[in-house]
Amino acid sequence: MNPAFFDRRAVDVARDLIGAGLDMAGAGGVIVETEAYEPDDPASHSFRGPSARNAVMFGPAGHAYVYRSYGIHWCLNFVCKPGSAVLIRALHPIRGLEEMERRRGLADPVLLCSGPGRLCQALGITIEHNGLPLFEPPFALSPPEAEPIVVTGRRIGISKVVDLPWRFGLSGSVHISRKFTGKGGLAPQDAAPGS
DNA sequence: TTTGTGATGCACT
DNA sequence: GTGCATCACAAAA
Repeated sequence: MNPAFFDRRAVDVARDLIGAGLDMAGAGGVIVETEAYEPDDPASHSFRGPSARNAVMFGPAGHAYVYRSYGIHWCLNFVCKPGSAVLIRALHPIRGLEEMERRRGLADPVLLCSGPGRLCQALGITIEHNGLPLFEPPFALSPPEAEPIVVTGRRIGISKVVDLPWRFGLSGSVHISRKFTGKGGLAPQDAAPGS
């Protein structure tokens, strides 16, 4: 997991991030759900060009783009090629469980990191992390240990270009934010044993 | 199980 | 003023 890994199309990076490890200061787990946002993508924050909020998306690849969602939550993205990024939507929590449970105020492992807002709350990610490189603390990324079975589907919560299959998930994982129906995507979500 | 809604900040028209 | 890359909880079915 080096700068070159991120300096590609967000769609490719998003797919390859499934199964990768993500930790923040010792708390985290395995990435099980992502979404890709491209420069010419009306659903992307970068679509209308650089602004104060999305400036990081136009900076170097391999940095964190954090923004406030619905005035309440934070969402974490990994910057890829200029104007593109991958939204990290869900983790399979593994390390630092007590810390994450404390931040979330609940102990259910399924609800701990299954959503972009939940994941940021569990890992303690805020706007303070916006623009930070992913190659040094508090971030710690690690490549997938085995070749994961990846399913695709429609992105969640957007109103434009809703049909693109740019959401990726680990097949069979119970830690994803919503099921992959197979409609906009392909494989059934219960194709592999749970994770 | 599905649908509805309040909370709450800020970018953009 | 409008619309969000969301979440939790209530109510309906």
